Amino acid sequence: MSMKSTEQIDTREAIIQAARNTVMKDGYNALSFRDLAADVGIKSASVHYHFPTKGDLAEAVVSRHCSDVEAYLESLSEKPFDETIGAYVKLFRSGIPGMAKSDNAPRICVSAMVSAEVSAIPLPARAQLERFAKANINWLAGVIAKKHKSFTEEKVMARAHAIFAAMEGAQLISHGLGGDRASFDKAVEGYRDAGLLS
Amino acid sequence: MSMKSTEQIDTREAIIQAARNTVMKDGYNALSFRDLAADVGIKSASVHYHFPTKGDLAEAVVSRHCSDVEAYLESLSEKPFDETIGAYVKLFRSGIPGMAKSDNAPRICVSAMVSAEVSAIPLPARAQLERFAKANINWLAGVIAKKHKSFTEEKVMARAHAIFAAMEGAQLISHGLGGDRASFDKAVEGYRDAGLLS
DNA sequence: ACCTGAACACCGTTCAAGT
DNA sequence: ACCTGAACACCGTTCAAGT
Repeated sequence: MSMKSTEQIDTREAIIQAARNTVMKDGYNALSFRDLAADVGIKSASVHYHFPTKGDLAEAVVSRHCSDVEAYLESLSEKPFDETIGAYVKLFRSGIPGMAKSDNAPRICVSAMVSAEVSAIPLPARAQLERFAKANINWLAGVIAKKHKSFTEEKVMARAHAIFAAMEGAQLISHGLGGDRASFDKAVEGYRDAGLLS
Repeated sequence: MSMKSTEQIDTREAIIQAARNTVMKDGYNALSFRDLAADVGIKSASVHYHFPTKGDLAEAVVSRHCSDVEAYLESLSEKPFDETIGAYVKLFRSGIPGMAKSDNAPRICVSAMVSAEVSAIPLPARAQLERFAKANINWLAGVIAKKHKSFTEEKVMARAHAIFAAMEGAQLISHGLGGDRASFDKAVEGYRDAGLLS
């Protein structure tokens, strides 16, 4: 009867969450094994027991982020179009629901951050980046196709790509300006006005 | 008669260009003073003579990038709308015209990269990020207002924000997927189709 | 004015050693 | 199974010293 204890927090899990939190604020290259170890309450060398290299940790962090977003998106699919798209926009405006934030420093999507720093991560971690993009685009394609029955497959896919990229971009610029929500909202207003989110 | 020699390459200038090249590929946090010094042919400690801290170098790199893009955008303004917007899209698809690339590793806009890593740079460098965003948005606003005379000021600004963010996002995702131009083009197709670029 | 070597506290990684 | 201290070559930064 092997079963993970729920009384004791899982060290591996704690490392992933602490790493994710830092990546969303400061990026993957700014992530330090020594700081991470201090957060979790172990020594730097012990982190390597769970994640042999920093690249392995990158893979786990992006994978976890992707799984969480996938689960959240699935929970939205049954609502009406405008509500669904509104929730999708909010996801990029406010970050993952349920993600713990110990401070109010600006954060962005793990995937946006790591996409910039992609040259620093190994192939398996890059594959998780691809998984995240596909998960978003395919989910959007489903939502769009359900509303616009007359759209060709190509048109649906192009719009799905466009909405995903548009959200990541608005988030990135807002982050660069110190977490400026107004610039995010201004961009979304422009998207809506042009018909990209209809 | 003080006058900068044109026969000898300026060391400070060489540092900025080498740094810019690396930032576009790997990011600011991945930039190493020792590697940079080796590129330029001096020692690591000498780089600090020109840029006391890494943050000072960040400021110079973003500032230079901004100036170059501003100059390029000014050269476009007199052309017809579709051609102007087409050139703007191409700027984000292919990078700065005239920027030397010694290899064909994927690169993105300095501003997109540093926007992700903004927590690592000091205030003066962040101000250059703001300058870049404003330069793009104001230029786009001018182009849009010239075509759509009936648009309100707010509508023009919202669309300008939207187009800028949309380009940065398409570039970021393409970079995360290993410099995948097809995903950039797919997103642009979606933007065009929705009317964002008209 | 511009460059340098040496030192400082940091970084990821490895490894032999502990429990 | 999980953790550790010590060592390695790296990092940005400082500084006294060179020309």
